[in-house]
Amino acid sequence: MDRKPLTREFFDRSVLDVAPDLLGRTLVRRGPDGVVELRITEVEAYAGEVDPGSHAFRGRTARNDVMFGPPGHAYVYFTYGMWHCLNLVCGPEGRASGVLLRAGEVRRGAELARPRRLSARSDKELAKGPARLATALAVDRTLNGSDVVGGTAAGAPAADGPLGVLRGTPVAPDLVRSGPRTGVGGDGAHQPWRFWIDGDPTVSPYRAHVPRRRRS
DNA sequence: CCTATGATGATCT
DNA sequence: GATCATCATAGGT
Repeated sequence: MDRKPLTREFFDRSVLDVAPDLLGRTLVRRGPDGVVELRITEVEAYAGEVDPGSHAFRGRTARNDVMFGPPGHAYVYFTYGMWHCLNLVCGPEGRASGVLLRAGEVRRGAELARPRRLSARSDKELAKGPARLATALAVDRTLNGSDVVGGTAAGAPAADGPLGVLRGTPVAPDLVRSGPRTGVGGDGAHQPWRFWIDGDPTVSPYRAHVPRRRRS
């Protein structure tokens, strides 16, 4: 496996090119108690201000500020009062596009991930879903804006930072599948911007968007 | 396997 | 006040 970090240039492309190209790559989380690594198996692309499904659709706010910045940084948001989700900002700077990391196969540090994911019935479920992935990797908003590439004066080097993406073994293109994004409704619902590795047991089940009615 | 629902709080209108 | 890029659990098939 190729353990060189991905470059800034890798992320400084259209999000629709970057998203499928992340499948099979290695995400590294260097936490205070050790290192967890996973192989990325499922992602979704969010195309900035032109995408009704994107947090950036209604312009720049305090929450989505990182998406408008340079590519190769983590955008972490908190949702449903309980969960965190991890995105990687893509280029060009200012487009506010990003890739949501939806699932992965934990390949190192499972002994650290298991106690964070007590409801997982097997290791295949440790990172089977975007909030599960963030939980397994101990990702929260303190990592929002962190550089996953390094190489800039402001950013920590990827060899030492809390998050990094290694080249790994890119998945063969004929194993990449695509379809509608999970949980996205409205005008962005039909875009086939979810990408996953065909047949991989760690990919999360698809769930269509369901508007919730207020309880009586 | 499936569908329904409560949890819980930041964010935005 | 409504929504939300979700998950765990309960109960039916």
